[in-house]
Amino acid sequence: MEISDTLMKIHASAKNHFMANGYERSSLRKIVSDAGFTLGAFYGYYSSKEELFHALVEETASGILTFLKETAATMNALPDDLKLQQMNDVFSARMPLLVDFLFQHRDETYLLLRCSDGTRYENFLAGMMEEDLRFMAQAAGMKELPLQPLAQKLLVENYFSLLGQAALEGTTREEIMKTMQDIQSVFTGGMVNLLQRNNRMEREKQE
Amino acid sequence: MEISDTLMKIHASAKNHFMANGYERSSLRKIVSDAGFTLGAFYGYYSSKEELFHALVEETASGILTFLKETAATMNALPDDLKLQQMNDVFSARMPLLVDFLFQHRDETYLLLRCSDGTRYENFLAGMMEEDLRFMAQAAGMKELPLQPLAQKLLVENYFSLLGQAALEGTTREEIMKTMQDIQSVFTGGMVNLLQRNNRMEREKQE
Amino acid sequence: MEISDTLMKIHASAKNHFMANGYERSSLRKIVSDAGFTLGAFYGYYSSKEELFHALVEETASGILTFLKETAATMNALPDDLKLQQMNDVFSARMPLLVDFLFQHRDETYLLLRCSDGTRYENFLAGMMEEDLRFMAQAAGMKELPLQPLAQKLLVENYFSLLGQAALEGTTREEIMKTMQDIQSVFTGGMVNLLQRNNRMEREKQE
Amino acid sequence: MEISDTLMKIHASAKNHFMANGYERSSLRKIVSDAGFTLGAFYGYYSSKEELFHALVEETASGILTFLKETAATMNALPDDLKLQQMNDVFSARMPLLVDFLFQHRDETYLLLRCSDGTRYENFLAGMMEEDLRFMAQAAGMKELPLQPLAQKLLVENYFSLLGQAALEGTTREEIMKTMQDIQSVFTGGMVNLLQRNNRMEREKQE
DNA sequence: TATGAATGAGCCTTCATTCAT
DNA sequence: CATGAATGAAGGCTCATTCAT
Repeated sequence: MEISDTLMKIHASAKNHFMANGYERSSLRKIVSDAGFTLGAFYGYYSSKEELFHALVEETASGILTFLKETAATMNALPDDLKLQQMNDVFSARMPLLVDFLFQHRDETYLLLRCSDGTRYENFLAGMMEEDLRFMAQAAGMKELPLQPLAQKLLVENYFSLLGQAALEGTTREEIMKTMQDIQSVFTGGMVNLLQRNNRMEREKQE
Repeated sequence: MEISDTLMKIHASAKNHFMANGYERSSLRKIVSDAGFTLGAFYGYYSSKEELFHALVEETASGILTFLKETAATMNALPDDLKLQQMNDVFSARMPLLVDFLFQHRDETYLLLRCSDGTRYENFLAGMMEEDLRFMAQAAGMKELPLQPLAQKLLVENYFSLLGQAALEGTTREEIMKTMQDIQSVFTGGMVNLLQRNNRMEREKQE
Repeated sequence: MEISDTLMKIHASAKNHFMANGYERSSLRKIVSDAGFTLGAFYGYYSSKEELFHALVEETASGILTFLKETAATMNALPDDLKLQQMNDVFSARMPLLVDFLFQHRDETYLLLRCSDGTRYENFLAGMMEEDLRFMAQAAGMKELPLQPLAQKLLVENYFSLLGQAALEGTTREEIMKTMQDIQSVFTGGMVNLLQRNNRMEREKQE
Repeated sequence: MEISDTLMKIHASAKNHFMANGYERSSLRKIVSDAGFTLGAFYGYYSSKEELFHALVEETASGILTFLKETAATMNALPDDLKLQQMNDVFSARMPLLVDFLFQHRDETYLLLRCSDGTRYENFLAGMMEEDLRFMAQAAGMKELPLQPLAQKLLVENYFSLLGQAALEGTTREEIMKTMQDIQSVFTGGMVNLLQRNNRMEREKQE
């Protein structure tokens, strides 16, 4: 698992190019020559351009996936009637872990979320969302949330997206954590507000 | 501003290709030949591929920008001490106009938001946001909102992003409107919740 | 079906290269630049190197296949008990047609038989043989020919191969025809000889 | 002439690759790494890819050439007036030796005949033929054989070619020998038949 | 002897663009 | 207005070979 000097240079150059222009618009030739080598040298390490991207991003991607799986497992372990209520707590408790992870892998997260068009990761985020939404819908029936299905989907997607953006754009761990807490407050507060409004409306209907 | 038959066909084909594969992955040759013409014909109308994209999207883009400018103007016209309080009302009142506009220009909005990589529009949304945020920050100082600046920025950005996504993914005007109302409820409810929590905390501090 | 001047030049150059070095060893760049053009020009006519080879050879290949199908049909029309006896006559009668055809398409035949490695035609000859052998075996049971199966297979294959070589290496139609008659004489004479020897041996056994 | 263990492994791997894909389509890097080494090791033994092929095939090639030279010498030793008549006997007598040799060097023969494109051996067979034909023509004048020179050339070439194919495709020495006898019977039988036909025709002319 | 890093020329293909007609 | 031919740069990739260690 040693990473040679050459490889480090190529990785660094690749990061620069991918982050600046995205995967597809980055020329492998330029990446490698900016690292001080020729194309032939590159193919001694990887057998395709995509493999290079994969190598840069693999660890981070699987870290995120692992985190989500663990989170899902934790939730599944909750008693059925408490699932919905406690889901939020679980999220709140685990979120900092994710943020820390993302913060420590900022470049890679950026690659994953913003520069992966044309690679196998191009739907990484969307894929995660979908799975997550399926889980949440399945776990709780979601009957209590008086949201348009579309609104619900968009909000969940964007909650995650915000998480990623915060980790990407914040400059200190501190800032990101506070930011995420704010965001979380807004979202959960908003949900609570919605439930209350709804209850009020239903009561009025009955009277 | 007459649009010849030829041009209409080219536009239609271009839309298909750009929407399916994005700007860069679409071959001009294929666009034009699918329209029933040859490349030479195309260059009689436009002098580059990017100009074609521009033509498809221009009207919608400037429509959105105009909408935002008008919104800003409306807000600027509010008395300074009411700005923050009423901003939300202004937004609520004007939002349906924007949604309608986007809904009526769905294809172009989609091009703008999802298929513009490689064109001058690739940062269209981000650019708008930035301007908008500058305005809001400047207009109200934002002192009262106990949010991290980053959280604030991200939330505003995402609010708009959600709007665009709703207009894109909803199937009827009705659905989109309801979706947007839900989203708006969550966001403003979340804000209110945040303010209350904050007040509570400050009171506790004083005691 | 008009063939432009450009295409003629490219075809001519391609023939030269393919015939001299085979398909794979011929560089498309060189082919095209020897024709006086650039690679881009080429791809206006064909969409791959293989398509170029195909274009050069297609007519000849399908001509040969058609000939063989017709020959098979003619033989199939013979009464079952005469098949084997008359097969030779049918071959003798039709062979000049094939030789004429090959002679008129010598370059293409050469491409097909000697320069097609790496194209879909690389097993053209072998494929024809196989079909042909299947037909002959099926048609007549082949019981009368006291040959090793391997010998039989090799002889038939080589009979055809000789035919192709004759058409390729002969310089006049006359020469090729006489050559083929000679070859035919040797092969059929050899077969007759073999049958007689066999009959003698069987008779001796019985006595 | 010691062959190190390393070299044996490389040879074995090279055989596999060359026989499966031909000389040119085989990557030296793959050959060597399949043998468990790296390219550097290879270049300690040979200074080029072609030299490797040469090493694999050299002995067999020179064995065949030697065989042919000896055969020629044997024939040359015959009294001039018997040359043509006895040539066939000499061939018949010596042919099994060749077949045995080829059978014992099947892989190498296969390399030589089927996988040598791109090496100095790519015309090995054709070259041998040419020499051989020159000898036969010179030795006997060939006046008596009423064959087109082209037919004669092709038949001889093909006779040898059949020999090689038989040795390659047969599975037992037995089968190959019988196959060759059959082939020989057909060829010589064919020749005899031709001579008789010719004699008849000449007699008829005289009458 | 063997490694492993690196080269450089070559391959086929794609594409936006130009231009004479 | 439209065609069709052609360009030239760029793209990802393969490979035999070299060389310091």
